[in-house]
Amino acid sequence: MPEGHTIHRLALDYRRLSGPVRVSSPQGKFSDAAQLIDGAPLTRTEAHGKHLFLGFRDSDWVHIHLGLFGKVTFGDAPAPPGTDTVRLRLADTASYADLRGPTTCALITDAEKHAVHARLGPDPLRADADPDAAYQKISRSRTTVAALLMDQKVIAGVGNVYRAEVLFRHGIDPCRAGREITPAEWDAVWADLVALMREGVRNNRIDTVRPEHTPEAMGRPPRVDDHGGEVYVYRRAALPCHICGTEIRTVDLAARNLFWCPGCQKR
DNA sequence: TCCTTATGTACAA
DNA sequence: TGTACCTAAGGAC
Repeated sequence: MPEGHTIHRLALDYRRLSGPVRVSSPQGKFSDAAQLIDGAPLTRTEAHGKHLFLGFRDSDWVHIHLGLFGKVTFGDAPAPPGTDTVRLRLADTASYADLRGPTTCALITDAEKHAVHARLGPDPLRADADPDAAYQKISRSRTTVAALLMDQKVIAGVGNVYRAEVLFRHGIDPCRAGREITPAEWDAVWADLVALMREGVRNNRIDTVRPEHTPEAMGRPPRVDDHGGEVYVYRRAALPCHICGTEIRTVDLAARNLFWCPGCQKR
């Protein structure tokens, strides 16, 4: 479930590993690099958008991007035998962490890490984030706001779920151009992303439904959205909107599914 | 057992 | 715009 909140949560969870860390690649694809840092202390962890950085010693970094399929599982020692899908295993005396299916898992330098930060937009989950930097790009763009929110150079960490949900929560038609988004709208969207994504880190899942719209509050039967969180529109195509009852629509946009409510999100 | 799908990105044409 | 890459779960047979 890799949007930005997942990565920031992983940055926190990886800190359970301390002392000298055994680094290996049961699958083999990361073996050479793993050897170089095997036994080194994990000194810090950091996330920017969907990029995760594990810092070893002073200036060695393991750069991880989960892509669509990547997953990390943590467990208590002893670790089970590694399988041919475990790209990276970290283990100390108490626990282990297995990484599978990442798009990226590479040993990089400080300079290479800087380059990654430099090409990413502000991340609502980072203290150093500047929302105006994102609005500078959005307010000058003829591209749809739906596409801009997914562009990691514009804003880092938002994925297909947060995109759909934050646009719904602010009644913004996803087809509006970036240049049509007002400063007040952007301020509200950004503040909302900060709050939603922080909650996502805490709960390790995406919930976006306001208390007054929960099934209990609306006097409807309880529901379970099929991806593990409570949402308004994501993957709810053809189902009635929780608020206005209009059928949620979906369209294939740049190879991703966009969901929105035509009743609540008008131009 | 096979097919589809997925919360992502990069590169080719 | 299409395709490749990485994994696992769920549903259709």
